[in-house]
Amino acid sequence: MRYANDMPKTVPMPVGTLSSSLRLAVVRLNRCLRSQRADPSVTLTHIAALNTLDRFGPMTPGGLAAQEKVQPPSMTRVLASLEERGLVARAPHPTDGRQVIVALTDAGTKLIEEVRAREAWLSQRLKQLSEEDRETLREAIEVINKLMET
Amino acid sequence: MRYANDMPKTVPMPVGTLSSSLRLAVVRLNRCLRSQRADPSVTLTHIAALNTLDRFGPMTPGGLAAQEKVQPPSMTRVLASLEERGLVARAPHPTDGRQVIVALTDAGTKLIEEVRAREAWLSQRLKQLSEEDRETLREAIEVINKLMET
DNA sequence: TATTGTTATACTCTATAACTATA
DNA sequence: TATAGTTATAGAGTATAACAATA
Repeated sequence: MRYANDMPKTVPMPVGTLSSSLRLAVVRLNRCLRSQRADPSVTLTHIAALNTLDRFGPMTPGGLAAQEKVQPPSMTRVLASLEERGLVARAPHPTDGRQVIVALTDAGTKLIEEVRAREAWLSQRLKQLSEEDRETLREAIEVINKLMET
Repeated sequence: MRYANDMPKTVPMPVGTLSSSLRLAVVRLNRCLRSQRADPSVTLTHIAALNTLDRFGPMTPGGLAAQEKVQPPSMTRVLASLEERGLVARAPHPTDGRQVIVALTDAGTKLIEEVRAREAWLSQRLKQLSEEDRETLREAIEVINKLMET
């Protein structure tokens, strides 16, 4: 038995099919987001890290890696690139000499605000949706975030 | 003005904030999906391509690249790997000598069915959600697919 | 001349293993 | 001995540019 994406709502789609559909949609949207960036000099990975620092404030590299769902060495590389460009700054942890506190610089804050304002591709498409569709996405984001926490 | 993910529903979140939240959620879920595969011998990119061939049937490499939202040379590499492992087969186009038809082999069909049955990580988490949350995801997948078509 | 697919090449993204410094 | 972070290394993922074959 096969299910298309536009199957009638009265027939509950099994979890296995939902899993496949969700995986495909996420993989493809991720590709679109990577290729359709307004500013090619800042990668999607960089934007995501800057965004998280902006939302949650200064944190350790390990904490940021956990938030971003990557391994610590991957975050080390991202932070090295961001620091080289003056978008983040490292400061020693006040009480633990092993840890480091990473924070956005003024340039980093400015950049993330610019990116948010200009996000051409995705924002344009979101604007073309109905308010109901946007509400569905907002709720789905909460569900996805809940999904990843456990 | 800043918005957290759990902001009250009565205040409409602006499109810019929705855009940022959606981007973060998709990037992170994509990372989880890549790292949490049940069978490490088949990559997420391979699974996605096999899945699309299974759903839509045989198609050209160009058509598959368009469906998967990658450039043709990227799909060439994916197909080379899948063909080497006997999961897909190329056949000449009946009327156009430039084109090629790619189809799942029996081994490819079997593999994608196994993957679907076993999808440990994502399916487990989806099962733990409420039926309402799963319905939200189903609707969001349709919205995302609509978003990418334009 | 336009289209389909491929080859060549390079860069981004991410991981595991091993190392350093501090607790 | 355990933890935080980094370095070294390698593989997956993807793109652009250039090429070959066919329409």
